[in-house]
Amino acid sequence: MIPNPGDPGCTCYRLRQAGRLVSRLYDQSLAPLGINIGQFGLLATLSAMSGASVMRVANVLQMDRTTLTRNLSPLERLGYISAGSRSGMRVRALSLTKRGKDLLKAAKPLWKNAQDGIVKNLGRERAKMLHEILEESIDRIQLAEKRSVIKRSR
Amino acid sequence: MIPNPGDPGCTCYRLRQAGRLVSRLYDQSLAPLGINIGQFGLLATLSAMSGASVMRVANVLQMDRTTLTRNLSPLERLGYISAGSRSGMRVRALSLTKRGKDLLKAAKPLWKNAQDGIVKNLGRERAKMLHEILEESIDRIQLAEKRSVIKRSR
DNA sequence: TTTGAAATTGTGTATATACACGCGTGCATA
DNA sequence: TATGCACGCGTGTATATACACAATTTCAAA
Repeated sequence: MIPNPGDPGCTCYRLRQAGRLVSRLYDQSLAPLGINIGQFGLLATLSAMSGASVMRVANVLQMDRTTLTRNLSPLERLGYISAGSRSGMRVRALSLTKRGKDLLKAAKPLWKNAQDGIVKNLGRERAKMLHEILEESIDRIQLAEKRSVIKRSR
Repeated sequence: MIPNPGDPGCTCYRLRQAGRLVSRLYDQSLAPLGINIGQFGLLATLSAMSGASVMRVANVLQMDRTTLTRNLSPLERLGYISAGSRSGMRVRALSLTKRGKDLLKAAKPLWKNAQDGIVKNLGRERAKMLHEILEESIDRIQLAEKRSVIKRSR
């Protein structure tokens, strides 16, 4: 039995439940390299957005700006990312170090194992649908948020 | 631009991204009552599983047992739940107090507002599909995990 | 030039999440 | 009876998440 509060069920409850379940699997796959799926995703994002600011990366990840600051901290300490001027609260340019790029490259096969496991369990078709509906949902909610901010500021 | 590592994209990355985005909306709706969506979901779950043990509730929520222990703590401190014998490490019987039941009742309209907002943004059809595919996915991954544990224990 | 607002960032605090480890209970078996 | 193992739980530690608040920088307008 898997309860889901309210009628017709809570979207957030299910998203979080699935997030915990799935994250655990990826985390176990990546554990030999000492990183988790959140850190892997952050490294991959920085790799694709080299030089971006904290604010821009946080926006893309739909993560609170201050959360990203905290998440950068262990990766910076371990020398995987470089974050430019920390003094003066200037715009920080985030990027991977060589160590970070090497780690990301080494982690990809481990990530792929976890991802393949998920696709196998869901079936290729269902996995594809899940991706599509998640992306579509994220886009729609982001758009609605943006519109409501504009409306409020009038 | 919303990057997604790997090919054909990371299921976990999207789930977590959507989880953060959506959780924020529910949290804002529930803020007047001083609880967040995780706590609301926990209260609702306990309401449906009154008397259950920590382990059983954690299994249902797909949450690590120790995480549930930590999450119970503020709700217990505020008098929303009762958790039986804390001494002796006996099985704890979790249940809502009267205060907890009242809070849950008061929170439901606020939750409904957030939920309705999500359904409106996604469209009723897409929201329904998202729920179905999330539940189906959770079931399948749980089942596969269970089978692999059995296989390993032989 | 000065001032003042917008943009960018960090820190304090609280909760969320999970792994490693240890403790106590109870039951089955030697 | 003894012992030893399975089970349920909590704590230590580390990272994840976000809100409230504060500080610095930058740039445009007075």
